[in-house]
Formats: sequence, C-alpha cells, structure tokens
Amino acid sequence: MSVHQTPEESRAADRKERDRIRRRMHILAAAERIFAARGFHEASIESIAQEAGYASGTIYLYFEDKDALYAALFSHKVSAMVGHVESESEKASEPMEGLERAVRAQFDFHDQNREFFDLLFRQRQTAPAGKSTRWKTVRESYERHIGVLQQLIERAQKRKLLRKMDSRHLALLLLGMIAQMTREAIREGWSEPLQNAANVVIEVFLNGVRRSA
Amino acid sequence: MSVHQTPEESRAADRKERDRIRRRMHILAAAERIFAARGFHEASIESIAQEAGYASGTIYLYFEDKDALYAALFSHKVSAMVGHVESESEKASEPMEGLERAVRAQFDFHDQNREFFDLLFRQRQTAPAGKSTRWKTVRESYERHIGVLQQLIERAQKRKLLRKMDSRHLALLLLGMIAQMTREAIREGWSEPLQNAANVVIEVFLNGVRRSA
Amino acid sequence: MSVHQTPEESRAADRKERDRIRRRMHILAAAERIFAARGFHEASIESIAQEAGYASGTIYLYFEDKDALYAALFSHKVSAMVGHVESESEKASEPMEGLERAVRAQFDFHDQNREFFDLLFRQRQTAPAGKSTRWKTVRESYERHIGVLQQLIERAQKRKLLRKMDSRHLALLLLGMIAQMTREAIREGWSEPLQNAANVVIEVFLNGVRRSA
Amino acid sequence: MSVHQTPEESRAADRKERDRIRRRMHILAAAERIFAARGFHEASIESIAQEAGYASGTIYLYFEDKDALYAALFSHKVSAMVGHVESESEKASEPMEGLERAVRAQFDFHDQNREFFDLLFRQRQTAPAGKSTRWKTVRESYERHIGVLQQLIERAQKRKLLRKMDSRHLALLLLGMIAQMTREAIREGWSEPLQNAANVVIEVFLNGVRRSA
DNA sequence: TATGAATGAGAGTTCATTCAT
DNA sequence: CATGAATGAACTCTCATTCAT
Repeated sequence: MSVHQTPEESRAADRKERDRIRRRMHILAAAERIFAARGFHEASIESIAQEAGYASGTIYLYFEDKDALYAALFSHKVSAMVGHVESESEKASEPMEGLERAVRAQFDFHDQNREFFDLLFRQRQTAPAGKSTRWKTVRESYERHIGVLQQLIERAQKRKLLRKMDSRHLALLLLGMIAQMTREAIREGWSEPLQNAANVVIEVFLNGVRRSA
Repeated sequence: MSVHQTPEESRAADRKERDRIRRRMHILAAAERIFAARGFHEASIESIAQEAGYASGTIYLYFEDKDALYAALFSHKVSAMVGHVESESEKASEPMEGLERAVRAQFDFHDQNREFFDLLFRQRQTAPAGKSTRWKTVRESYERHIGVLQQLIERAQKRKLLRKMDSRHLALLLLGMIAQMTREAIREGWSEPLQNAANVVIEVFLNGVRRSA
Repeated sequence: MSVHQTPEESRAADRKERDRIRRRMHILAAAERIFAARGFHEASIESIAQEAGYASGTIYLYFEDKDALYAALFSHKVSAMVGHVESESEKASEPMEGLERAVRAQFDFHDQNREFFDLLFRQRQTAPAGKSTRWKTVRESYERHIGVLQQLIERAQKRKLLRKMDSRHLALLLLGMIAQMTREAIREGWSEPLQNAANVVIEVFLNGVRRSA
Repeated sequence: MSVHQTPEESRAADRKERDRIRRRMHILAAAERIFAARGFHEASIESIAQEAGYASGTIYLYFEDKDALYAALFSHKVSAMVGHVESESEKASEPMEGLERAVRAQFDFHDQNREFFDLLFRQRQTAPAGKSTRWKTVRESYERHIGVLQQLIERAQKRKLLRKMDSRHLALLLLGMIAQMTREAIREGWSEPLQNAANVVIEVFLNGVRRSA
C-alpha cells in the first residue's frame, strides 16, 4: 500500500520480479520451439502452455495475447542476434576481418536457431491491425542489424578495401545470401554446421564468381 | 447424352471449357491479390470470393478446397516464372549473357508480381497433412528453377568463364540476393522498377565487392 | 391461349402429359436407388439427377423440392405395396388363406425392394415443418395397409378361426415381425429369398412357440 | 506437475473427474432429447448445446465430434437396456418366466425412453466412413441383447417348453413385435404404460393367434 | 424443356481469450 | 499465482435451390 519500502520488502519485490522474468523466459523458450515447428497459426496457445508446463490461462499472465508472445519472441531473438553479430565483429581490428566475423557470427547464430530462422524469414512483413507499435521494436532491431553490416562495409569502403557501392544494398545482399543458405540447410536437413556455407558466402561476396583472367 | 457430337455441339463444349478456364483464372487472380496481401491464414475464402465478384460457394466449383486454391496459385506462378526465366536466358548466345538475362528476367517477373513473391518466400516449407501430392509439382517447379540457373552456371564454368564452385550453391546465392532485394522493395514500397537492383546483384555476383588493387 | 382445343391439340396434350409422367417415374426410380442406398440426407439432388441422366435443375421441373421427391417416392411405393398385398389376399377364398397370402405378398414385395424397406423403417415419423399435408397421403396409405390386414384378421375372428384379440394390435405385430426379418435380411445380406422367413412368421403368428402338451 | 499426490490432491482430482462425468452425462441427456425429437441430421450441435445450457464449443470438450456424441448416446442407452433386460430376466427361477420378465423389462425400458427408441429403430445400419470402430461397441451391445433373448429361448427349448425353431429367428420376432408396439405408442402418443402391449406380445408369441378347436 | 453455374444459408469445428475458483 | 472449463466469433465447406441461357 505504501510507496515506501523497507529494504526487505524491496529485496522481496526484486526477487519476485526476477522470478517473473525467469518464468517469462521459460514460456518464451517453449513458444520458440512450438512456433518454430509449426508457424504462427498452427501453433496453439494450449500447445505452447503444455510445452512450458503451464495451463493455457497462465500464458496470459505473462503476455497480453498470442501476437504479443510472438512479437516478444522475435524481439528477443533478433536483439540477441544483433548483439551477437555486433560483439563478434567488434573483436576484429580491421573492417574486413570484422565483416568476415560478422558473417560467421550470423551463421553461428543460425546454426543454433535453425527452426527459428525458418520462422523469421517467413514472417509476415506487415503487423496485424492494432498491434503495430509492438512490432516496431522488432523492425528497429532488424534495421540495427542491417546497420551493423552497413557500417562495417562503409568503414571498409573508406579504407578503399571495398568498392563504392550502395552500402545498404550490399548489406542486404549479404543477408539475402545468408538467409538462402540457412533455408536450404533447413529444407535439406543439413546435419553439418554452416561454416562451410559461410565460407562460400564470404568468398562470393568479396571476390565474385568471375574467373580472373 | 450421346457419345456422338455434331460439330456445333463440339464447338459449344469447347467454349464452355474455355469459359470455365477463364473463370478459374479470374478466381486465381483474385486469390493472388488476397493471399499476397494477407497470407494464407488471414485470407478467408469469403474475401477471395468477394474480390472475384462471386459468392463463397462458387470458389468450390473451381477448387477442391482452400489449400488446393493456394497450391494452384503457386503452381501457376512458379511455372510461369520458370518459363519466363528459362526462355529469356535461351535468347542469349553465350552463358554469361544468359545468366545476366536470367537474373534480369527474374527481377522482371518479381516486378510484375511483387506481392506474390513476398508470399512465395514466406511459404511454409512443409505441405499440410494429406495434401502433399498437390504440392509436389510446386516443389518440382522450384527445383527446375534452381536447375535452370545451375545449368547456366555450369556451362559458364565449362567455358572457364566462372570459377569452379558448387553450382547449386551459387544458384542459391543468386536467388537469395534476388529474393532479398524483392522483399526490400516490398517492405519499402519502392516505386521504381527493380532493374537497378538487378544491376547490383549481377555486378556483385560476378565481381564481388573487393576493391581490386 | 384458348381454352378450347381441337382434337389434335388434345391428343398432343395427352401425349405430352404421358411423357411428363414417364419422365417423372424415371426420376422416381433413380431417386429410389439413391435414397435407398444412402438415406435422405446423404442423398444429394445432384446424385439423383445424375442417376436419372438429367442435370440437377431438371429435377425441380418434376418435383417441388427434395422433400416432395422423397414423399412422392414413399407415396408411390407404399401404395404399390398395399395394392399388391390387397390384391394377393383377395385371391383367397377364405380368410386364413388370405392372411397367409397377405404375409407372403408382403415378404415378396420386400424381397424386390429390400433397400427401400430399410429406408421405410427408418423413416422419420414426423413430417418436416410446413410439409405435413404432403405426408398425409403416405400416412393414409400406411393406415390402409394396416387396415387390409386388420380386416382379414377380423373376418377370421368372425368365423372363429382366430382368437378374439384387438385386431389392430395383431396386425401391428404381424408387420413388426415382417419388418424385423426384412431388416435382418438387409443387415446380414441374406441372399436367398425371404419365403423361409415368411413361413416362420406365419407359423409363430398362428400357433405361437409354446410346445403343445 | 508432481507424480506424488497428497490425499487432498487425490480427492480433488477425483471430484474433478466426477464433475466431468456428470457434465458429460448432462450433455448426453440433452443430446438424447434433441436427437430423439429431430434425428441425427436435423439436430444441430448448437441446439443440443442450448438444451444443455452450454455454448456450442463446450460440447467439443466432452465429445470428439457430432458422430461421437451420437455414438456415445447409443452406446450408453443400449448397454443400459441390455443390462436391465438381462438382470430382470435373471430374477426368474425358470426360463419361461425369464422370457416373460425379459419382454416386460424391455417394454419398461421403452416406456421410460420412448423417443430414444424411435431413434434407435431408425438408426442407419452402416456407420459413417472412418468412424466404424466407434460403432462397433454399439453393434456388439445390440448383438448381446439378441443373445440374451436367444439364450432364454434355448433354455426353454431344452426343457421342451418351447418348440424347436431357430432361436435367433424367434428372438428377432420378439424384438420386432416389441419395436412395432413401441413405435405405435410413439406415433399415437399413447399415454398409458406399455404393459398392456407386453401382455399382448407375450400371449401371441407363446400361444399364437389361432383359435384352439 | 433442360441445363448447370451461381448462390448463400447453415452446418460442424477450432481456438484465442476470459474468469471464477 | 495458476488453473482449465467455458465461451463464441470466425472459419471452411456443403448442397438445396434458382434462373439466365
């Protein structure tokens, strides 16, 4: 009732909050498995709840509705991906290595989240009516992701390591190639990791396919 | 009732059949618009029928069920795309030109079918239970599509115009880049045609992005 | 336009009318096969029309709606059955023989119309709303049918050949036994004719099953 | 979540299960009224739900589909009938009394379930495609029902109380007479109980209708 | 007369969401 | 906090019926 809290109350509240977040993440993980396996519409709240070991009503204590759960999953995953790619690329001392690291990091991430990426690529591009704000953050994360690649490219261009072409276009092309290889891996059920695919993508992206005279 | 037909009867039957096919195509076109705008699940038969100017029951006179309509749309579109790309590439006298023509033809096609391609890339990779035969032809068309690019690449490799790399991988990378640019065009609502995007793709694919010393 | 007809016109009109009745009967025969095989709801107008060699719309030129067709079938069949049983029983010179002939005639009829009788016994006892007048005649035929048996029984009772029991009840019991044997024949797919069943029914009905001391 | 249950949990689970069964029975009772009044096809799930005081979707929490509800009703009723007839007949010390008790028990049961029996006799003899296992138990109950009568008859035959005739045929004839009287009671809206009808059936079955010299 | 394409009401069924316990 | 029974809107699909040809 009071806005003032004793230290104990505060600590208890903290723990409560932490517990709540942990349970939220637990549900999110269950949702990922189910959504990834079946897609948005074929995945029922009931099945997600079951996967998480809860009853269906409980989901609604942590997420406003099905779309919110879905959006939260995307938000979480895409953020993590950007973070991973960004931090990996920052380990490099020079832009070309950074670019290569970024591509490898991306494939890494895909490797560990194959089903999710199938979902990601299939994602409808337009948010359902009335839920657009919710998807804005996802969109922003995605933009930041492109931005990371774009910056690396631009830095390399400044150092005259890469040709002068529209950096956003180039970033998109890189992503397109990565996405396609991941989808192929899913489709064909590739068992080996995607580092080989990473090599091909980097090679083609940097040097093209034309036979040098 | 009779197995014998007068010429008139025959002609009348022909016209009936043609009419039927025309109406089918009309529904298919409506379905394309609705499916493309909303995706499979969000698109209701009712809305497709309305778009086509029919009552909902009428759809079922032309397609067995919703999935059949969806599959027919894919079958039709993907076949047309393969045909277009293939015939365009065959106009070329030598493989490198053929490859370029193929890429441009593909972008051409995307330009005229932007929404559909959004749908295509989002397409679930597994057919719904019990409808798998129906989707086999779609899958085969898609494979043939990759095959066309693959062959062009291989021919160029034989003439030592392209480097020796896995031709299927290269074909996939090309498609991945094309797909990504098309999605970007949809996402951003690009108004200009995609030929500029085609140039970038061809340039990067052939020469890579590394600045030659 | 004129209400007066020349003799030719009259004859032509007669033939037209006869043709119309022939086609009606043709449809009725097709309807019998389909209704008997599937029951009222599972039988579609389309399938009946097909069976008759017509298009579905044509059925409506001869019958007001599906229920009317169904009722007409019952009306026709039950009338025929009563007629057959009645005329057979009238060949007898004395009531007991008449009763036996009636039972045999009934089984005869069932034998030639097995599927239809399955339908008859399954028939809903209440007419659909708004169609009750149509079913009145069917009901009346059925009553007349019971009446025929009842009269035979009463005549035999008057001659002290049968015991004094409620004649309507006895008529119903006879019908009940016949019906049950026919249904069993349908259920089990008996191939031989039902005359053996007729013997059992007559024997039991007349003499009961108690072993005489 | 835990496999271990405290006694309270166990009791709570028991009550839950009992509640569930009670609600199932409640729906079954509503379904009986509606099905009996209208037949399978004319009875909508919506109307059954309404009769039970539920929304339509709720029905599906207790029964897989409409056919399952229908089959459950039959299963339940026919089992109860067999049980009732069997246990009544077993109260008798000798077969003839057993037979009489069986017939009376059957009429008893019909008296309390008139509408249902109208439905029972109208029941389609062939199960819908893909649902045949569900109907097998109903069929088996029905066979057991005939079997009970058959056994009583055979026992009486062994004691030379009844004549040597096919016992299954005799059982069927009994059932046929009972059914017919029940249907007549429904059709005519008899208000008095059916024990009078039972007397007639027993009398005719045992002694026949022929006037002894 | 006959056709059969088109209709649209109505059915069964699913499932996200709510809320009393 | 968690539950899961109940809800009811929304959807797909069927088919008796109509009517322009």
